[in-house]
Parts: sequence; C-alpha cells; structure tokens
Amino acid sequence: MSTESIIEVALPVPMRRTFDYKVDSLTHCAIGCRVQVPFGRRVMVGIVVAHKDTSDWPIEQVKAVETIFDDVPLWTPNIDKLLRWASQYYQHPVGEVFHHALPKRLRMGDAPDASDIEVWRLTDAGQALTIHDLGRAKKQWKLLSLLSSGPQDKGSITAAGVAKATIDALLEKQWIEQATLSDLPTQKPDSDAPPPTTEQAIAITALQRHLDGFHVTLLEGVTGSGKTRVYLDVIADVIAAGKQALILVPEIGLTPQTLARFRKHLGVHIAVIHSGLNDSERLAAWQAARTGQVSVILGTRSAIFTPMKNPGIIIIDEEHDASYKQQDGFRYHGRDLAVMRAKNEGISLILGSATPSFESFQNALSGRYHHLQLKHRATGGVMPTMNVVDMRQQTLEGPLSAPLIQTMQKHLDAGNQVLVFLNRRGFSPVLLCHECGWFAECGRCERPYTWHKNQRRLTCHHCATERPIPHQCEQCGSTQLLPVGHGTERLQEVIETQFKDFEVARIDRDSTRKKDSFSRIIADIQDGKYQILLGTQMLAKGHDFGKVSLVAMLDIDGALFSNDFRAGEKISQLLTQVSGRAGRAGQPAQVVLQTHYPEHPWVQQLMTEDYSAIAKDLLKEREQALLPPFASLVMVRAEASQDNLVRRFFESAEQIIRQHAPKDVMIMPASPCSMTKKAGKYRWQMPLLSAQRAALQRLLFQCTGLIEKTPEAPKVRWHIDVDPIETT
DNA sequence: AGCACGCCGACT
DNA sequence: GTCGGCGTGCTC
Repeated sequence: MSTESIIEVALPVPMRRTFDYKVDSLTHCAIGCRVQVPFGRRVMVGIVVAHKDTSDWPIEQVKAVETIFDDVPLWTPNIDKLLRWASQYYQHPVGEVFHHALPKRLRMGDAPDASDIEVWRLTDAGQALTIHDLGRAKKQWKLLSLLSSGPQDKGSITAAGVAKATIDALLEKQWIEQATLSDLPTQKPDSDAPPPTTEQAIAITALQRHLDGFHVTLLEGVTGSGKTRVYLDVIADVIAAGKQALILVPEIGLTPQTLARFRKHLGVHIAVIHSGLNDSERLAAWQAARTGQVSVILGTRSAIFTPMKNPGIIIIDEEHDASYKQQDGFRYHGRDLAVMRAKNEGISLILGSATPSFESFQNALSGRYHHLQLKHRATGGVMPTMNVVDMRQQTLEGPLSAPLIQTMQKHLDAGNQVLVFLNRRGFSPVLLCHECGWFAECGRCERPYTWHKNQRRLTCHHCATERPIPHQCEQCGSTQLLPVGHGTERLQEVIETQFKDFEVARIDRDSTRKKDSFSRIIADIQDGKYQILLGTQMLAKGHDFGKVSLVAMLDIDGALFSNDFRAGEKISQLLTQVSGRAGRAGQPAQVVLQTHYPEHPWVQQLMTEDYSAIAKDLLKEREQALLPPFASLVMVRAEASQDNLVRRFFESAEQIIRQHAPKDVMIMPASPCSMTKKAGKYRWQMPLLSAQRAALQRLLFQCTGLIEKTPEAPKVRWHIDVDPIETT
C-alpha cells in the first residue's frame, strides 16, 4: 500500500485560499490536473495547485479526492504561471481564475475530446455557383461566400451569423459537404493578394526579424493603412515555421469578412473562439489549439487563456479597445495578460491600433516596446480635413446646425455618403412636463428615463428598468409632456424631414438588437443602399463604408468637461476612429465637429494635430499629475442599498490601508462615484496611486485579506479593480 | 458563491 | 401549529 499524501486544491469559490485533500498517491495527481472533491454538502471540480506531506488541518477533517480527471495537466506550465500571476496581480481568488480559463465542459469534469473537428466545404457544384443561382436566399449565399474562402467549422459559421438550417439546406442541394479537419488537403496561401505597400513591407520585415523571442511591438497604423495585411504576412511566416498564432480582436471586431480574409490569405483553418459558441464548439476550438491541430486561433478577450502547443506569436488588434478589460468578477486586462504571456512563452507580441492606448504609447516612446508606424492609407485615400461649427447663435434643426445641413447637402449631392455620429440612443433623454417641470425619473438611479418612441417605452440607460410612457404629468396631471434633447431616434426623424430624397440608416444598439441585423445593415450600407448613416459609438468601430466623404460629430461637449482623467484620450481616439470612416475610397473627405466651446484647448488640438501629437501632449499632463501610465492605479469599490453601510466599510478599509501603506503610495479618500446611486445601490470608491507598482501590489497583498475579515465587508459588495478603466 | 442552520411573522 | 423571511457562518 502506498502512503496517503496531501494535495492543495483551488476551487471556484470567492475565497482567497486553497483546500487540502488526501490522495492515495501523488503520481497520478500532477499539479494542474482537475480533481473532483467533496466540498461542504456539494462536490466540485478543482485544480491541483500543490503537493505536500502534511496538512495544517486536523487530518481527520481532511477529506479524500473523489475523482482524478486528468493524467497530465490541461494547460502548459506557461499558462499555469500566467494564471497564478493574474490571480495575484488582480487580487482575484485563484480557483475562480482557473475556472475562468477553462471551457465550461472541462469545468464540469468532461474529458477533453480528442475527436477531429468537423468542417463544411464547397462541392464542385457549389464552387460553380453564382449569385444568380441563389435568387433571394441571402443566408445561403452568405454561407457559400464564406466557404469560398476555404472550409469552415461550426464555430466560424455561427460567428458569421449563419444557422444550422442553412447548412442543412445547402447539404441537401449538394452544394456543400462535410469533412473533418485532417481530411483537408493543405491549401496554399493566397497568391492573388496584391503585394504589400512599401510601408507595410517595411513593417512586415521588421516584425519578421523579431520572431525569435520575447518582443513587444506597437504597430501604430492610421485607419485604412492595412494593419491586417501586416498581421497576415507575419502570421504566414509563423505558420511556415510550424508555429501557432493567437489573435485577439475586440468583441465587435469578429466579422465574417475578417474571418474569410484570414482563411483565404493564410490557406489554413482558423479556430474561432467567441461568445456565440456553444459549449461543445468552444471545447473543440480550445482543444484544437492545445493539440496543435490548428495553427491560427482568432478570439475575443478570454481567448488569451487558450493553450497552444507551439506558440509562435500573439496579436492584439485594436489594442486600445476597452472591451479587453473585463468589467466584473475577474477584472483582468486581455492586452496586459498578453504581454505577460508573450514574456512567459518567449514569443513576439504585436499591439495594433490607429489610436494606441496611452499605456502602450508611452511604452513605445520610452523604448520598452518597438514602435512601427503606418502613416499612409493603403488605398491611397487622403486623411479628411477638419472643421468646427460654433454652435452658439446658430439656427438649428434639432441637433443639426444650419452650416452642417448645408455641408451634408453638398456631400449628398456629389453622390457620397454622410455619417452622423450622436452618442445617445433613444428619442429624447428627458420627458418633461411643460407646465410644472416634472420629468419621468428612474427611482433606482435618480436619473431621467430616456424616451424610446419606437418601442413605446421609457428606459433607464443606467439599469435595465423600463416602464410605459405616462400620458399625464405625475405631479400636476398636465398632458403636455415634451421631449427634451435629441437621441438617435429623434435625429433620424429630423434628418428624414430635412433630406427627403435620401435613405437613412440608423445604427445603434436598439436598431441592431435582432440577431444578424448589424451585419445586414452594414452590408446594405456597403452596397450603397443608404446615403445617410447615423448612429452611436458602434459606427466608429472598424467598418469600412466605402463612399463616406463627410463625418459629423454632433455632441462632444459632454466629453470636454468630464471628470474622467482619460476623457482627453477617449475623445481623441473616438474622433480619430470616426474620422477614419471617411475618405477611404479616395474622395476628398471632411469632418465636422459641432461644439459650443470652439475655443476649448482640446477642440483646438483635435482640429490641428494628429493623434500621436495629441497623445504626446496629454501624456505630459499625465506625467505632471502622476496619473497612469506614470503611476499605477488601483480602485477599491463598494456598493450597498444603504449609503451608511458603504461609508462604514470604507472607514474600516481606509484605516487598514493607511496602517500598511508605505510613503510612496497615495491614498485618496473614498468618495461617491459620479453616478452614486445606480440600480438602487449606493456606490463609493477609493483610488490608490503609486509610481511604484510593486509597492502597491505589496500593499494589496497585505490588506485584502484584512479588509475581507472586517465586520463591514460582508454587508456590502466590494472589489478591488487593478488598472481600472472606469474611474468616475 | 452555495448551502445550511436559526429564530421571528402571516397562513391552512 | 407550520411555511418562509434572509442574517450568520462554514466549506479542507
């Protein structure tokens, strides 16, 4: 008989500790393996994190492991290292971190399925089809055109918004057939692709030289400069060397066009990991990456945890995008973890953006990262000219100034498209009583309801509350309830009245709520079905609309007076990204900014300087104020339905932190968040700042456990946000 | 987080 | 007399 040993197991519970269990023999219970253990009245799947001879617990209380699922760990030592580091850095319980990094089926104890990946491909008959053979079957055509770039698995097909029924219909007609990944002949990389531009070629060569070890490169390329082409050529090199590439894209960036382009250019299968996958598809993609069956993995934030057999490169596209930071639970930053992972793996990392985050930009300026720039548009398009409309004393049609209307008319008459950007959904942000001044307000957030005329509802944009539209004032009974201000719905009415001869497309979360309606409307825009495109932030993200020659931003004044220290960074990123939608097809393009504060320094800067210049300027201010990226920032936050509980929590927390804080950590007093009441909870926060990242980390390491044990802690919902992006 | 135990109000 | 409200405490 072998002697019993003790293992430490990390379980998916919100406790910053591990639990001891007995095993018969350590030999088949390696660190990193999954085990099933009794935990209280339940059984759970956990990860073995350590072996030891004795437990600190009375041995009769140490229970035995029920099942050992794996012979070998599911992830590589480098992923293990990454996850442990992340658990400490983000102050998140290691069991939950591990849990987060595994596909759901593995979390439940399923065996990692070694079966081949099923794919669908065109038959000879399918290859010969043209769009005329399909008639009105748009979905079928979409699938056929996706498959024309190469065979695709279920995950990629669902990512493109095509349903199972469509697959079946085409199978029935024998235009497509099923195969497995290993059946596929090796496909040549696309040889029809046009050669890269000189600028692209220089970047490609520079990146290829750095494929031999850990390097971080910031690829700063203006919108339309063809960063994707650079990625593709570098990835092709990585694949040729028998290695794998992991590419992260923002949540919205995973379009069928992107997928088809990668597939066609590289000539290899792409494993896609996105939120639309079901559990089996997710597991299959994860497994294919782990075993090296696929050499390219394309995914959103959480794909950074996908193990690779032969890691070759990691690419973060649109690295400035806020969707890389998880905003609840395990609050990690996908980009920052990518830097850590590339370092662990000893591989190259590319951070790509037209508008780099100030963090990455500063690292490039200081020489910590390589810095490559693409300054010209690949299509030869010119960057737009910038104009300001001083809104003071202008004649207005809704939110549109008379000069803007004239400019729009001019561009429309020239046969071009116009893009109008208004960052406010709904019909009007306030519904006001004309007689007494009462307005409909969400009781849980103490903010006005937004009137959604189409949906016939009042909606709170801060919580999910909805209610029917009141027909009378609740205070004085008057029926004169008036909309105040303009959202995109109302803007659409105004524009349709002003420009009767042109078609208007509205793009916001409401108009694109239905599955697939976003990609459909984007396709219609590219076909030229609409001349005027209006919408929110969504319009700014990466889509190429072809004939847009005018971009108008209607309401930037709010951003000019925000108390978020990142407001300047955000507005310049937004303006640069939105402007990037214009002039791609080569026509002279124009950007119009409406503001009541034309003399505001930011407005002046936005008009005259490019993103890099603005970034350098604003970075100087950050340096003087000792704000990120020149200092590390940590936010302690708490919320509760009673304000008093939150205050008392922070009294204790602040005391603990002050007792342990070294001189080089600045502790700001806890204060209410700018929207202090949200969804019925009172919210406060306490910022901690230090130029010494390590000092701040040590402080957190000492304090989180103590804060957790205070009597006030369990009465509130609290968390620590390391490197927060929301600071107001 | 779950899931128990535990001690006070309105129901068959 | 019980069902159930959520406060408090524990999980190797």
